[in-house]
Amino acid sequence: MAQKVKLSTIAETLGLSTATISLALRDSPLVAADTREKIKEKARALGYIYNRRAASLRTSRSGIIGVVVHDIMNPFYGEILKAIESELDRSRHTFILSNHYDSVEKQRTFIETLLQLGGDGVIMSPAIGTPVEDIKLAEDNGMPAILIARQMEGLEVPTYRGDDSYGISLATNHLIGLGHRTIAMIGGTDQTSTGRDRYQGYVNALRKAGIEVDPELRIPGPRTKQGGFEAAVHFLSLPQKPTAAVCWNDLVAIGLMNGIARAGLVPGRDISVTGYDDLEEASIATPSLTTVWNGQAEVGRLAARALLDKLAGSHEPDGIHLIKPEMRIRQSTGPIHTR
Amino acid sequence: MAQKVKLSTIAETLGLSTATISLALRDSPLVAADTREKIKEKARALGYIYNRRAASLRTSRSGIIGVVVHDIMNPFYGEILKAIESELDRSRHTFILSNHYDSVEKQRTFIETLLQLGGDGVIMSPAIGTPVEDIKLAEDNGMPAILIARQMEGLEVPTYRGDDSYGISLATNHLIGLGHRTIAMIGGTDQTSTGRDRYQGYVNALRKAGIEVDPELRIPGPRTKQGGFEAAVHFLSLPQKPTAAVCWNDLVAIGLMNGIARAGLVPGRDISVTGYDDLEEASIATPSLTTVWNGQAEVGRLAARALLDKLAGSHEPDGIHLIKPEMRIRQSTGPIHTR
DNA sequence: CTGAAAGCGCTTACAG
DNA sequence: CTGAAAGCGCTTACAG
Repeated sequence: MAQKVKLSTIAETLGLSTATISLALRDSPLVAADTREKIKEKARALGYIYNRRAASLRTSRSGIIGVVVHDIMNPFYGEILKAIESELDRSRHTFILSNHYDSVEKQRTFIETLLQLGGDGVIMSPAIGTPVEDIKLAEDNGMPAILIARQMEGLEVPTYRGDDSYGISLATNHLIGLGHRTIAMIGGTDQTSTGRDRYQGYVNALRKAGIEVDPELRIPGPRTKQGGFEAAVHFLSLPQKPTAAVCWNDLVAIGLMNGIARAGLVPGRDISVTGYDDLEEASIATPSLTTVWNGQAEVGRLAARALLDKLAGSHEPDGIHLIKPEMRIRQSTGPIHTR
Repeated sequence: MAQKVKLSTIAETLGLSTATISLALRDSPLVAADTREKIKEKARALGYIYNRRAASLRTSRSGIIGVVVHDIMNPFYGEILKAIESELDRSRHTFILSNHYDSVEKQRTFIETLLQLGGDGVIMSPAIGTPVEDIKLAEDNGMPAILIARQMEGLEVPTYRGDDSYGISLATNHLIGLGHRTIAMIGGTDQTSTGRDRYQGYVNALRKAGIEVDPELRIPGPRTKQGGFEAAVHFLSLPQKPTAAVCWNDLVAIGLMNGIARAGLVPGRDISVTGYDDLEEASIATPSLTTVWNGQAEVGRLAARALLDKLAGSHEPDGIHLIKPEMRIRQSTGPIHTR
C-alpha cells in the first residue's frame, strides 16, 4: 500500500493549491474548465480517495442517513427498505441499516452511533416502548427523524403509515360479506399503535354488522410465519369453531394456512384466511392469499422523500400521513363452509 | 439546539485539558479514578456526543465494517447477516449494509463509499463478474476483505462458504436412494462458482449411480420463490416426466411446490422436491421441506470473526474455508410414485 | 480564476 | 497523574 494520496498530493503534483483541487473535484464553476479536467484526471491517475470524515468534520454534513426497524429480515420492512434505498441512492446518500428487535436500548445505541458519525437524518419504525426523549435526542442534535409504520404520541414528527383501522375493516367486511360470522383475529400486539388500531378496526367492523365480539376469538402474539403456524393448533381447537381468520399480516396468514393444511383441512375452502400487507409472496402462496395492500413501497418512498426535502431546507408538514389500504381478493377466502 | 458540546467544553467547565478529558472518557488508566468519574459525569450532564469523524480522522480507524451481498431481503443472506451482526455488535463495530443486486458498478460504488468513510474492513458476497481489481482496490487502501458464499479466482482472500458440490450430491443421492431415476435440477446459474459447483455435484451423483445425465432436465435461472413457482409449468411439461426435482435453494423449492400444488399434484407424494440452505422456513413449509443445511449462521459468524481477528492484527489464514453441509430429511421427498 | 490560512474536534507523543 | 501543541485531510471565507 503506497503513500496515501490526498488533496495536497495532487496539489503538489500539479503545482496548484489544495483549495483549487477541492473546488475542481466538486465541479465548482469557480475553476477553469481545463484546469478542472486536468485535476480530475490526475486524481484518477493517482488513485485519490476522497476523505469524507475530513470533509464532514469541516462541513458537519456526512451524507449518512440511518434507518432502523424491527427486523430487516421481515419482508414487510424489506419492501419498505427497498423503496427507501432506491430513493436515497438517487441523491448519493449512504444509508446505515439496523434492527432494534424492539429493544429500546439497541435502538438508542444506534441513534447515538449515528450521531457520532454525524448522521444527517434518521428514518425509523420506533421500538415498542420508545420514550419521547430518544427521538428528541436525535432532533436536538440536529438530526431530524421520520417515523414509518408505527406512530408515537406526544411528538411532532412526520409519520408515514397505512390506515390500519380502515384496512383491517376491509378484510373483516370481506369475510362478513361471504357469510362468515365466527371470525377469529390472529396475531399482533396491543403494545404498538398498529396493533391497537388493527384490533379496533376488526372489532368495529364486527359491531357494525351486528356480530357480537367474542374476546376468546382473539389470539394475540404471532407476527411471523412460525407464529402463525404454531397458532393453528390453538385456532383449530377453539370451541366456537371459527370459519374464518383475520390475520395480523401475510406472514401469520401463510403460517396459519400451512398449519391448517397440515391438519388436513383446505384453507380457502374449509377455512377462510386473510392476510395483511400484500407482500410479493402473497400472490404465490397456495392458495394465493386474500389480503390488504398496505403500500410498503409508498411508505418507504414518501418517508425518504420527506427526509431529503427536510434536509434540503423545505418544511415538510409534520404529523401523520396515512396511506389508504386496498383489498386484494384471491383464493384463500370463500363462502362459509361448515366443518 | 444548544451550543455543541465538545471535549474543550468539558475541559473548560472542569478546568482541565482536553487531553485529560479524552483519556478519561476512553477509560485510560493514566487518569486518576476520581477525576475520571467526575469527567464522565459532567460529559453525561452536558449531553456530550463523541465525534467519531474527528477521532477517526486522527486515528484512521473508524469502527465501520461494510457488508455487501446480492440481496438482504433474501433470507439466505438474512440469516448470514444476523450472525455477522451479533458478532460485530459484541465488538462495538458499526456495520453498513448494502445490496449489489449483482451489479458490479453498484458494488464498486459501495466499496468506494466505504473507503471514503474510512471503513476498517468489508465482508462481501461478490457480484457476478466482479473484477479482481475491485477487491484489490479495497485491500490496497488498507481495507481487508472477506468473501462469503461465493469465491473468486486469482485472489488470496479468506473465503467462507458451504461445500456446494458435496451438499447437492447429498440431496441427489437421497432421491436416488428413494428410487428416483428421472431427476430434474431447477434453478441456479453457471455465472457463479456456487452455481457451477452445484450443477457439477448433481451431475457427478447421477453418473456415480449409473444414471445418464440429460441436459434437458436442467432448468437454469430461478433463484427465488417466484422463479420456482413459474418454473413449475415448464417442469411439469417435460416430456421425460421427472419424478423428482433437486432445487437450487429452498426458495425455489417452496415456489416449485406451490406451483406443483396449484396444478393439482401433491408435492412429497406425486413429486419429490429437495431444497438447499435449510432456511428457518423450510421446516414449516407444507409439506415440510427436505433440504440441505448450508450453515448460514456458521458462515456469518466465522467471516465476522476472521475479519475482527485480522483487524486485531492476528494473521488469519487466507484461502477457502468450507462448511460441511448436512442432509435434513422431511416430508417433501418420498419413494418414487408414477404419475 | 487561484492561493494562503484558519479551523472542524479529536488523539498522541512529549514534557513535566 | 495532567497539560501544551501538533496534526489528521478536508472546506471556506477572504485576498488578490
